[in-house]
Amino acid sequence: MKDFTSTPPPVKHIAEPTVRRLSGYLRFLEAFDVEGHETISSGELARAGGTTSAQVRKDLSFFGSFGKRGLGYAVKDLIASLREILGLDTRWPVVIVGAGKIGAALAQYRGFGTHGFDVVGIYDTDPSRVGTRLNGVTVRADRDLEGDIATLTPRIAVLCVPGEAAQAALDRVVGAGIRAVLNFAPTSLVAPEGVTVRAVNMATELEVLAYALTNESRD
Amino acid sequence: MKDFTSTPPPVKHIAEPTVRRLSGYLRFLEAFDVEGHETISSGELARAGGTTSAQVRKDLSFFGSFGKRGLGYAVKDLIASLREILGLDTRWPVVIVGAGKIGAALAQYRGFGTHGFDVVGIYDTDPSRVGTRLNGVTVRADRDLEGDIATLTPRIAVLCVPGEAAQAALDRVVGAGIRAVLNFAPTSLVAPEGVTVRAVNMATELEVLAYALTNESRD
DNA sequence: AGTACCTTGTGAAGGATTTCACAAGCACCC
DNA sequence: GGGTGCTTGTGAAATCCTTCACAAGGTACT
Ligand SMILES: NC(=O)c1ccc[n+]([C@@H]2O[C@H](COP(=O)([O-])OP(=O)(O)OC[C@H]3O[C@@H](n4cnc5c(N)ncnc54)[C@H](O)[C@@H]3O)[C@@H](O)[C@H]2O)c1
Ligand SMILES: NC(=O)c1ccc[n+]([C@@H]2O[C@H](COP(=O)([O-])OP(=O)(O)OC[C@H]3O[C@@H](n4cnc5c(N)ncnc54)[C@H](O)[C@@H]3O)[C@@H](O)[C@H]2O)c1
Repeated sequence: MKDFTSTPPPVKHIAEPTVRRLSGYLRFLEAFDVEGHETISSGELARAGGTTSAQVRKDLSFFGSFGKRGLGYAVKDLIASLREILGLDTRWPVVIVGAGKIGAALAQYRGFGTHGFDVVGIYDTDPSRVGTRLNGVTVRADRDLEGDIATLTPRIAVLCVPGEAAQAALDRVVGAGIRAVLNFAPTSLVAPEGVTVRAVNMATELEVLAYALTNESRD
Repeated sequence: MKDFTSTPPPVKHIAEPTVRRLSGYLRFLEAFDVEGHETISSGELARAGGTTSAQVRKDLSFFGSFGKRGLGYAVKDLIASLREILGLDTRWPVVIVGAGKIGAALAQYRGFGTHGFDVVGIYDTDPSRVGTRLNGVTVRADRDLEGDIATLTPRIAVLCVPGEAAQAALDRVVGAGIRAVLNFAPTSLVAPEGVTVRAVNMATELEVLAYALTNESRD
């Protein structure tokens, strides 16, 4: 018999590291489910996600109570709960700005779609790129951006333009109503209150590695 | 007259967020230098990096004392100091494993080189990709991986293989002596003690955005 | 029905990081 | 040479995040 139903819980403010870990748990659970497992303990989840079992339980406890004491978590149920928590019980249309090397790679990335995100538009200033097709989506001129955002109502934009163009591109998508942006350009952008900007910065990632290598005298 | 010289400081253990911010400061300073500015205050640096001036000063203070009270920091000197702190006073050879869409995009990414990282090898199992050239580097067969690592002595590997192949690829590069890895596959990997693995996970980034959008009722 | 065993959920403790706030240093001007 | 104004460097306080540790709840087996 079903319980009546997935407690939409209190939830105050959740730390970003927690949200990142939840995403990681979900990723692992999906694979674990495919392998045919029915339940999982916080300990197993922790090992897979590189944390501790207490951390896993604490992370989940912010949103409700999903496990059975003595048994662990029902894999399928936990997947459903995590999807709901993360806002993945609906699909998210996404636009990509910049159809260069990285933009094209992303547009053709299948994992995008399998995680609930649909690329509904991709834009470029370069006339020679406009009109080419990437994974079923035709590259459109950047002047179509605002109109398309109005009609396709994506909520997320991915910026794959050169650093010099990134702030301007951000301003345009924000002006058109976008409130969540993933930025691949290696520049830090300023956005108005209420707009979430996340950056994927290759140089920073490599530099963190370089730092770790030069300071491996830590124990 | 030169001071005698950039204090190689005490330095205990530095938190990762600090290192990330230092990388961000460096990125901004390089642009700021090109614009011809000679000095910068912690406040300006903070605005550019999305933090506070106290945070900037605290971050730097772990490594020494780089500013002049009343004036701020000399841009060129601070750039040099940050490069040294991050281990960027030498160039880093890097190998890329997997010459698919993302691996190819990275291999052709110029920003890689301008930040001190040289792609010295790129490897793929697919015979149809082997032999193609990407930005001056020829794709080689994955069986050449261990030998090349021995002769080219890269210290960093970037994994751009499918999720199923990622752990095996990690094990191979680690076995060949690599101790720092950047993983683009959406799987969390386990590495032996002493090996630093960082992950760039597109799905997680988008999910954090989706979470932010669904919970924008935070003030 | 009772016992043994296992794993969750969670206050409380502990640790880490960020923010505060201010003394000290430096440049510039009168 | 003393005063003014600005900005750094840094202990101390505050906040945030993780880990601990254990009661509570559940299963399985006898
Ligand atoms: N290639 C990589 O692996 C990689 C990795 C990390 C970060 N990046 C960053 O991603 C961004 C793009 O890199 P890339 O390698 O794809 O470069 P690219 O030159 O291949 O692509 C950039 C594309 O953006 C288009 N563009 C320029 N201004 C535009 C605008 N205002 N609106 C729409 N489109 C515009 C250009 O026409 C071009 O097609 C850069 O900021 C780069 O630093 C790239
Ligand atoms: N394309 C993207 O935008 C994107 C974005 C984020 C993450 N990723 C991840 O990056 C990885 C690669 O994605 P992609 O889109 O480039 O896929 P792809 O299929 O285009 O490329 C994968 C390449 O790896 C090669 N390969 C497979 N096993 C290998 C092995 N053991 N050794 C060496 N090479 C091997 C394949 O021959 C292929 O050329 C995947 O894990 C994907 O999830 C891709």
